[in-house]
Amino acid sequence: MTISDIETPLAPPPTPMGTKERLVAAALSLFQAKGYHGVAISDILDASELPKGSLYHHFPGGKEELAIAAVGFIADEVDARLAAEFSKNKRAGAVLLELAHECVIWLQRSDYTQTPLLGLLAASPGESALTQAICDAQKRWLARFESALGGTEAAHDKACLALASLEGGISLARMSRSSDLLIRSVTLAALRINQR
Amino acid sequence: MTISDIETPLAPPPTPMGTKERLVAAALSLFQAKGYHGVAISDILDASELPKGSLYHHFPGGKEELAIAAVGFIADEVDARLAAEFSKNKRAGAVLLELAHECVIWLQRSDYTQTPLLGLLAASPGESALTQAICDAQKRWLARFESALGGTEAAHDKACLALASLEGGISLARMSRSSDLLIRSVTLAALRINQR
DNA sequence: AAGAAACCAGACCGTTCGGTCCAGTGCGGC
DNA sequence: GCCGCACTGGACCGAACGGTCTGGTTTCTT
Repeated sequence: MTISDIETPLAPPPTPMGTKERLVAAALSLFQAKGYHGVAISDILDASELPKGSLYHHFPGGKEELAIAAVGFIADEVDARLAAEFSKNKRAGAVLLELAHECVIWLQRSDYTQTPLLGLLAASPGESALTQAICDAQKRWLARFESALGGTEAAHDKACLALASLEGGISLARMSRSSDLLIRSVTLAALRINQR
Repeated sequence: MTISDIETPLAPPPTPMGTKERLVAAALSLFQAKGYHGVAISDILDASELPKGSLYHHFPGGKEELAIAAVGFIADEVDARLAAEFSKNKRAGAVLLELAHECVIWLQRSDYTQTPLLGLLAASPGESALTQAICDAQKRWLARFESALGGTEAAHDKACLALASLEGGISLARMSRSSDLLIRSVTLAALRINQR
């Protein structure tokens, strides 16, 4: 508990996050913007306004452990969101579009500096636990779509297209600094996914 | 002209590339595997078995200039390939599948360590000339698909889906260390693209 | 109230980074 | 034959990196 956690009556969320959460949040945003190797520990510390000791207290494994925690955080976040949407019995295409629209907001907020999770694969140290964490996250998302689509062979195909169009679309959006291309590719993919 | 450029009768390709080409080839492969910041100059030098002096002679701009050259190289390569396929009057979906199959070979050869060009965006220094080079490459490829599809609004949508499914599919393939997911997403996308 | 545990803070260290510099080297023209 | 020049080879440098270490402070337990 730090001073920033005290719930003051007039300023409810001055910095509502604890130290650990601040670190994860800063790390996630920076890693998705510049890749694992592109972010220095000092960058994360600057962004979260925390000293080095705090980081190595909460994450003795250093940079990589922090990165894994960040990936785990976003993985859970999206997974829970997917579960919620699918439980409303929405069609897969609709869920995909829903997700894409949230990505649009996220991209705009960050001024189109963010990259899809899979893009980080390129920037992660080869064959590391971090790479594994990214792969696990993707597999969970893929499985959500697949089972929601019926678990058939065709469902597998469609789930692949859903994720590929989303991740590829985010990349395109970042490139063009506009959400337009993301919406276009996801919409078309959703059409195909809802077919038959 | 170096010794490796001389066409000897009995050993045609002992080292068929000149110094500059060797550097670009090594750099491209490494950058696509580990991202801009993930590759050290010394890595490129080791891979190409060249000393530092050579690099800074051919690329006075250093690491970034080399990276830009590498991006330009692959951009031209793919662009020319697209132009050739489209000139055979193939349907866009067929060209996309053709391209995907070449990517499969390339991925297998590299043991699934390579990443699509756009994935490198995440790992490039923000707002640099390198970022611009990557964006330019993508826009050229996008334009090829778009004009081949008729240049209409619908063509634009389909071109986006083509590129997104390809880049996203490559990421999925790398993640799963299998070309299966790439083929699935691209095939489905091609079906949609050939519609109407 | 007091001692233990958890946590914050930042000076410090060895390594590695990208980049510079210059002394060789060997092939070309003259 | 020799001299110029494009290129190679690698020692070297300052900066920045990830990580360690040890005080000091807060918070929990009893």
